Amino acid sequence: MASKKSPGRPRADAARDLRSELLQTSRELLDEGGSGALSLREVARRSGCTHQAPYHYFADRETLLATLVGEGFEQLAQQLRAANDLAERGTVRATLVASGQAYVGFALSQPGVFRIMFRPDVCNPLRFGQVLEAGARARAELDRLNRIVHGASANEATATLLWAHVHGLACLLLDGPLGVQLPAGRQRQGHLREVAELFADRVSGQAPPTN
Amino acid sequence: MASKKSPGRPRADAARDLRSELLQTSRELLDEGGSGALSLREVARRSGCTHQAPYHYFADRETLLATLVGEGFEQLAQQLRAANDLAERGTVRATLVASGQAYVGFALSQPGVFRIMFRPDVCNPLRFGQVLEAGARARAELDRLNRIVHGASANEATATLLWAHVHGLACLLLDGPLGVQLPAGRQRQGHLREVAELFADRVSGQAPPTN
DNA sequence: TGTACATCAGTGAACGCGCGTTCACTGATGTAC
DNA sequence: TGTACATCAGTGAACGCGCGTTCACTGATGTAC
Repeated sequence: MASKKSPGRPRADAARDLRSELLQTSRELLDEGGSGALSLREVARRSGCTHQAPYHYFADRETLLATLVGEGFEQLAQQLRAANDLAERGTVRATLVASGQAYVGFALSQPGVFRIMFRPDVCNPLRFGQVLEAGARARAELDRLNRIVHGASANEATATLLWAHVHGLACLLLDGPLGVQLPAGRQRQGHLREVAELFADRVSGQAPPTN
Repeated sequence: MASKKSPGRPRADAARDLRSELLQTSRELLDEGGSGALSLREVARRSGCTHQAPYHYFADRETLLATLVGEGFEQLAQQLRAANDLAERGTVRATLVASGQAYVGFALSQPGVFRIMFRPDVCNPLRFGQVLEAGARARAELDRLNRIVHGASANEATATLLWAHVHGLACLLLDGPLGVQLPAGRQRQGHLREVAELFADRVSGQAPPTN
């Protein structure tokens, strides 16, 4: 389709790729104030165009959100795949740590998008095939990790447990429940690593009892 | 203060306790569509009063949200306390299961409130002392559980891990990441129990390795 | 018992604002012939 | 090389709506004396 010749301007010369800029601005708005803070008008304002320009790239507000969510799942799936591929050469524990870090790292790098990825009331995946497919790819990597970790005893419950573990870690680090404000920067990294180590020990069932 | 005598109508006869009704309606709106779906006007509409009436009970929109969040933390702390009290008579594992169920049970019973309890951008605890205090009480119960489970080796990292575990479980069951739609009703309860058992085994360090 | 007064629990109209979206338009850039 | 035409990438004005909040008001209910 990209090679289809037709009259008119062929390609955005991208001296300024407004579409990408709109998406990036949207991510920032989501990071700052959640989906409620993302209005097409504010996106346009910050991107330095009229409030009508976004309609050239996205049919409506939900389509813009769906684009972000779809790309988010795609990226998450890709990073989980890379981590899981470690299993071919490394230990189960190393794979676990890598996958955990990939998941949490994604959440921390795109908190705004991450928060709406699992909220069908914000972006209904059924309206957008791409979102559904990308989500399934990420889910498949989780199932793969589940089999790597639990082998023959892997089932729905072990998958959910694994998911809960790493998803909970991400939620914690993002929103700091009950005033648990994690330190920023290096201290945070250190704390995260410490927790990730414990996480891997526990999930792989190799930790000594602590009580 | 309740016994202070002053002119005027003494007590709302509560043939219709509008304040409570407004709070309950607000919880329902939060459950349905998140904080973005809660407008004072919609609350009033559903509660069958004019859109001005809520201002008699709540200074503004955020004060209403803060009231819900404060009550939420209060309830959560209370339920965790009851669960932790089991430690005096039961096993560590039984206490863990009870606390986990209390936490997740609360989240499932008040999903809308639960989701905003950890979002300072929706309700800023610093503006509301009551919220801060109730949150601290819940946090204290978590720390107590941490000491029960990990004894002398309890520290910040073990507390975070514990929290991540149960908080992640709650997030999962609420929002069903990646299309993991849990079955409703009895099947869901069964699945939840199965996962909770694994959770308790892992956290108490008594699970046999599964790989 | 009567009456003045204070408060409670709202009502109802109006404000200004930001929003999503529709509509009609414009200039620049490319292709066809 | 010229010109007609199609498309791209927007612009700009306008719409109707729901919102939070302010303001002035009302009737019922209680207390003080």
